[in-house]
Amino acid sequence: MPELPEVETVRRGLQEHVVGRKIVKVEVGRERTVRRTSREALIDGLTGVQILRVSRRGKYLVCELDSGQQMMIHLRMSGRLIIAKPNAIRPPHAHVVMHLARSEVVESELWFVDPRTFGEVVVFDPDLVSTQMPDLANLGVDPLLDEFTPATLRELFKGRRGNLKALLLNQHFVAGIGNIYADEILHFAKLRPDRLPGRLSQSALVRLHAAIALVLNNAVNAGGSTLKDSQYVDLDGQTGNYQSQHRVYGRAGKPCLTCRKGRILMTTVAGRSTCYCSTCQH
DNA sequence: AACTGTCCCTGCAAGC
DNA sequence: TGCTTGCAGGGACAGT
Repeated sequence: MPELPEVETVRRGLQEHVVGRKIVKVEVGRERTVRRTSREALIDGLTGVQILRVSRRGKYLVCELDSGQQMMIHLRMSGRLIIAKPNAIRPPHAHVVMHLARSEVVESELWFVDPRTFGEVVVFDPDLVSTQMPDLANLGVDPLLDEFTPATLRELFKGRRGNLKALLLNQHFVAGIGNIYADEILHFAKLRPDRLPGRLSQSALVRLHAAIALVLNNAVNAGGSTLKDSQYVDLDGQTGNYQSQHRVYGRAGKPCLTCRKGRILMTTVAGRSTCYCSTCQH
């Protein structure tokens, strides 16, 4: 599933293949993908517009357009962005297609492919982000882009009631961590997912902070994780490589690779399947 | 206010 | 083999 490392890999692909191009034509198949506004709003907002810059906030991709508006793309569960040759045969579920030109010559197509249709594409006015895009406006700190220190964590943990994993998954707290990397981060930090955030020692906070940065950076460097069911690929259709470094996710019942004593357990925490080692996580 | 549970949707895999 | 069922999950929303 696309989380911060996968979205960052896609952002880099967009930087290479899409920035500086002009969108000359837009096709919208399934309207659910543009549900926040409408098919007409997306086509009107993108046609004839040049893409100037691509940034990322948590799992959100934001493209600056020369019209002054911005395009937000969220991949959610099964969304993919694929760069293709003009008139190439499209896979099923290519809900949005943008025809890209450089120097007025149509050069490529950008496909938004999304079988489970949770993803979305929307054009919005950045001055109205707080009302039009409240989810984007209320995102927490990005652990790679913003100033993010153990002190930041300490401050954010104050007065929190839920468990540690629920907090890591909360996008208003730290933006970009999903179910897979939450489990990997907690394992690396040697902390149980059901720990209470407010009661962590200073050394545990430092470990957690380091684990967040390390796991996410390593995953970005590996191009993200591709799982059997998610079919995640980058803009060029390449799979990620971080799944080979997973120590707990998808390894329930197998021996722990870190302590080599315990077995990986699977439970439900914060309503999500959760894998951890009860021998080395406390 | 802050937390938990349910829903959206499709493809895949397990089980009969 | 071929069907049915359950599961996966990000975030909005409703309920507590």
